[in-house]
Amino acid sequence: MARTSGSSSQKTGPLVRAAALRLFAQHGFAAVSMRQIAAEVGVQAGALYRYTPDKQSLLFELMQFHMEELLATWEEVDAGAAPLARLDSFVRFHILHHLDRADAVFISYMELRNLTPENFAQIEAMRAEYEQVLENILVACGGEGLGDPKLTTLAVLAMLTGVNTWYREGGRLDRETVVQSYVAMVRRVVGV
Amino acid sequence: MARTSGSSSQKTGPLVRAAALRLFAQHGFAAVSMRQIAAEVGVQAGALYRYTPDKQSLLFELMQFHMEELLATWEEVDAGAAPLARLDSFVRFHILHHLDRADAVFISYMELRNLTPENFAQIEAMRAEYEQVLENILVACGGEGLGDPKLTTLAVLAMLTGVNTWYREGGRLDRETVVQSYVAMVRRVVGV
DNA sequence: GTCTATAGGAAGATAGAC
DNA sequence: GTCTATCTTCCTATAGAC
Repeated sequence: MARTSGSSSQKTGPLVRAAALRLFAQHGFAAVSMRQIAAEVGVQAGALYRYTPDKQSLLFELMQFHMEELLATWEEVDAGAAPLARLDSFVRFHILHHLDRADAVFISYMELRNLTPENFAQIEAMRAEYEQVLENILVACGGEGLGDPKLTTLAVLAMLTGVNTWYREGGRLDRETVVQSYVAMVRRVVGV
Repeated sequence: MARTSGSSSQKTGPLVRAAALRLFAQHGFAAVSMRQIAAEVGVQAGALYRYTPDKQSLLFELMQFHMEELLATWEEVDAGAAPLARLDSFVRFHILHHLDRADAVFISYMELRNLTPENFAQIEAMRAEYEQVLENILVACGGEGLGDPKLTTLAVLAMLTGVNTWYREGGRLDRETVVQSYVAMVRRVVGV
């Protein structure tokens, strides 16, 4: 924080979003003031309104980017291989992608209630799309354990996303160990 | 909201906590003002300070009660039967207990960051105690799928608590179906 | 036990100078 | 593109009347 003179330019926009992401994740949307975000960037509060029409839009844009990136990145990663290989691949992708974006994930789960109804509907649609990706894979795997596909999908996603709440870099378990453990657990849940 | 005259007495305390619980869950701790809570109860803001020293204590007491009740209720429910029966029993207990307290569960996961360090430590200790309950059961079951017990414990808990995010009373699946599905899934995860 | 009133500050957002 | 200054509203918490 704190810039010395009147420098910067097209850098400020990304800095504002980065600061908002970090502060919203740490303290919560409602608890963070525009003045705090401005201080982190090194500008005065009024300057932020060059980059966002208001605080609510700032939140929505962060969540929208996160969901769009999630869907797009899976499209790139997905090799469209055999069902079981795709399931393993999805588990690995989900865990690692989410661990690399802890702040955005946290915000996307915690701050849904602070979105306007229109913005909420947009985010929810993308979330449903992502859930459908896993559901399709699970159905294609056709394991004996697959009871209700939607219920199983939500159970698996909750399990995977839960990693973000406890995993710490440099802790007792490394990423690869975590991924392999979850790959094995998910296979057993689904019964393949 | 809105009381007509100067009635009530020892009822107000519980009403304050109930209003705070509901509003914190709906809008978030930081987004809710003492005036909103007071309006929901039907008193003026100043009157709340007869029942809590400040807003932070109100939050802490809600979370403390929730965790104490969770641990105490499991103690009552736990029959201490064979390991596998205890596992099933725990799954059923966790899901139903949490579904019945959706607001408190939501707050207890979302508002940890709004606790003072001392208060946070107390809540975390109780959470660790609860995790240990399940870990002990999992170890006693000794299934072939039990890799790292702590990792499996956290995975199962995330899966179970996730029910709260999507289950709706009167929806497509009833409670008993959900419980039985999760009992079956957890057995498979653990490999028993 | 609840009220009114208020202290003292911080919030989101805008206007106009530079 | 950023600043300072400000409008207006809201906040937590307290004091003292009833």
